[in-house]
Amino acid sequence: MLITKASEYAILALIVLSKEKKPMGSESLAKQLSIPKSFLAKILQSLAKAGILKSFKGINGGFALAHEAKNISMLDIMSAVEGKSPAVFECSLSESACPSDTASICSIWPFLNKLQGKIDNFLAELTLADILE
Amino acid sequence: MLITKASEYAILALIVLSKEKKPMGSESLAKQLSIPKSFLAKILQSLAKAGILKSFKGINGGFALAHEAKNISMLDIMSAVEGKSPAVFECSLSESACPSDTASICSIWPFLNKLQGKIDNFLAELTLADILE
DNA sequence: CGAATCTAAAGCCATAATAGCCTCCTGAAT
DNA sequence: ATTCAGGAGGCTATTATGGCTTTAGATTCG
Repeated sequence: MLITKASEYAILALIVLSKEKKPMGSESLAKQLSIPKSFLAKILQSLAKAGILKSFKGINGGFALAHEAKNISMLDIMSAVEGKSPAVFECSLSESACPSDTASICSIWPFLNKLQGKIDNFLAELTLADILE
Repeated sequence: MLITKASEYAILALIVLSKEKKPMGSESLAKQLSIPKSFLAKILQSLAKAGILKSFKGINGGFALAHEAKNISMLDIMSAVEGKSPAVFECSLSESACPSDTASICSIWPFLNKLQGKIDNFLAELTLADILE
């Protein structure tokens, strides 16, 4: 799978939240999206930790966007939820052989690096606002 | 993970194969890339089935590109290896509620569809030749 | 022509990571 | 103090990853 369920649910939740004025609870979010609430709760927590969402406890609490939709990129979302940059191509060669520096034995690393850059760039420029049109 | 290991290995193998004139066996490919040969063998078979690679049995057999690098897109590779279009956002609502047609209850489907289109488009335009520069 | 050999094709099995579920704890508003 | 909702952890199920063995097709050589 190219995009994990966690990222997919994060995007879904952010789309819904972008249309809400007031904080929305994880339970009602999960219900509206028909996705598992326990899993979604963890995802929302990750997004809150990353500063993409603000969280409010207590009565009438819930989650709300911390920034404008145009300032939230797909790269931000995926990095927050998956804990790392997406599409990380790990060199499968031994560490000593793959420092990605000059005269490296690993001749394919530059190509992987280029691909990773292109993907990261695409995801960084694609914001929530682009999807909401 | 955004890109599965299968896709990653497929890309790695295609990069190497794009520089070879003669067919290359799965074992020597796995050795050069330091990746599991059994897993790679399956991936190469998928690529062959999809028409991206040509396979040759017997002595001096192996795999070779079936097309020019500029005609092989990331979308082709991922679709072949993962058996479906990457980034498939499945509607989590009930089937009756999510036909993605007019008057659908599922208000977020159009946005998901748009995102999927953008990702597919990006991957379709990104070819092996782009990475090889 | 037939045997030997090389390599792809295809299956099943083990492990690791993801996806999903449940319970208790913590903090805020009334 | 009570109640509502987020925070945090452990536990199970599903899927992805990797390993192994057998089968089948193609080439070379005797």
